[in-house]
Amino acid sequence: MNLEESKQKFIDAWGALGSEWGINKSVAQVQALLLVSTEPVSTDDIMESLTVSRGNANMSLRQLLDYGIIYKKVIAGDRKDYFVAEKDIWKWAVKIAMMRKQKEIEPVMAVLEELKNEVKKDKTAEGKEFFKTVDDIYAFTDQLSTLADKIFSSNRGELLLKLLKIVI
Amino acid sequence: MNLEESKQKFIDAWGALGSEWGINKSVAQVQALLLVSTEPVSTDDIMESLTVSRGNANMSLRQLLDYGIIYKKVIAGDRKDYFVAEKDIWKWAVKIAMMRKQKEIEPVMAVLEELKNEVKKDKTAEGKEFFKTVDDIYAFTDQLSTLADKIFSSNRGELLLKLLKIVI
DNA sequence: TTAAACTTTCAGTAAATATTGAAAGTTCAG
DNA sequence: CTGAACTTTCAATATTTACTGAAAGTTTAA
Repeated sequence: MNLEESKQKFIDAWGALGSEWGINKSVAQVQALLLVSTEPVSTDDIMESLTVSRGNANMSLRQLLDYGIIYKKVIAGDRKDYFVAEKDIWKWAVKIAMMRKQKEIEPVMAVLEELKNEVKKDKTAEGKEFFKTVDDIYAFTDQLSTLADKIFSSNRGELLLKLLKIVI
Repeated sequence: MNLEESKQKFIDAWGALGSEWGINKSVAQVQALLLVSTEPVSTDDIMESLTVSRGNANMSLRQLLDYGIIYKKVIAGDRKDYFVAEKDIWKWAVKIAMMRKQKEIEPVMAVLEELKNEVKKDKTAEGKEFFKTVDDIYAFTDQLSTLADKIFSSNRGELLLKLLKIVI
């Protein structure tokens, strides 16, 4: 298996993983392609490598730019846009994690808080039980979220992980 | 807003969150319904509460039983199957996390290891760069995975989280 | 036994999601 | 300016995923 085949294998695995976790397959594959490219990549390169349409390539790039995990790169004397990936996993993974926390977890946490407020005055057995169910999920998520913030925010994440590996 | 409406709001939020994270909406909603039910729930109850078909209700229940986060409950003098949710979030969330790790993360990790082996002998600049890309993702995931195991496995997870909240 | 009560399966259908490709929009070299 | 090079948009289409409902399968009370 040569390098090109290995890269393709990586791109495929990455696309599949993305799908399973709610990231569009093409978007994941484009990130993978940029991650394994030594040179900046154009829309045409993507269309060829991944056999996708111009529209798909363009929208995937836009999405990744929005996430802030790829960058536009101007190449002198060329009118095309070129793109490169953020290669530092501690930068891009943190951005993805924080984006998803904000877009998907926080709205649910807001609902859970509303529910707690709606129900906290209900002193029936059923009301108290429902409150506990909601509160348990809220507290659990909040604890994990706090830990995630500590590991992912600031720039001591890697150190922290290595430390935890030793001490706990 | 009464208790029933609050419960419905919880069920809806839970279904939406599930969808965004690759869990079938009905499956998530059935878990939510069982979580907020004080009494064991039958297939017919689910069909009525969530307005879904018998097939859907049955398959969702089966899935949740497979995950090990709901249980069958026999009710004396009743031939129907009844179900109750595992209410301890430290039990059910860990099961979901470990199941997804095993089904979705580990296969990718296996591919990454294969790739590392395929490429490690390639001493071209491009080969070394690709190796580093793969190795970075592998190492990052492995570190987080190890931490997740420590927090989620054994039964000291909650204590550990509280401790970490204080010391880091 | 047997037939009513219940569960499971799965082909057909519906809904959600992703992709295409061509037209419209933008940019810029000459 | 202008038109070639490039990017963006989005209606139409394809693909994937989810759901339904009825038939087949299973269990059990009588």
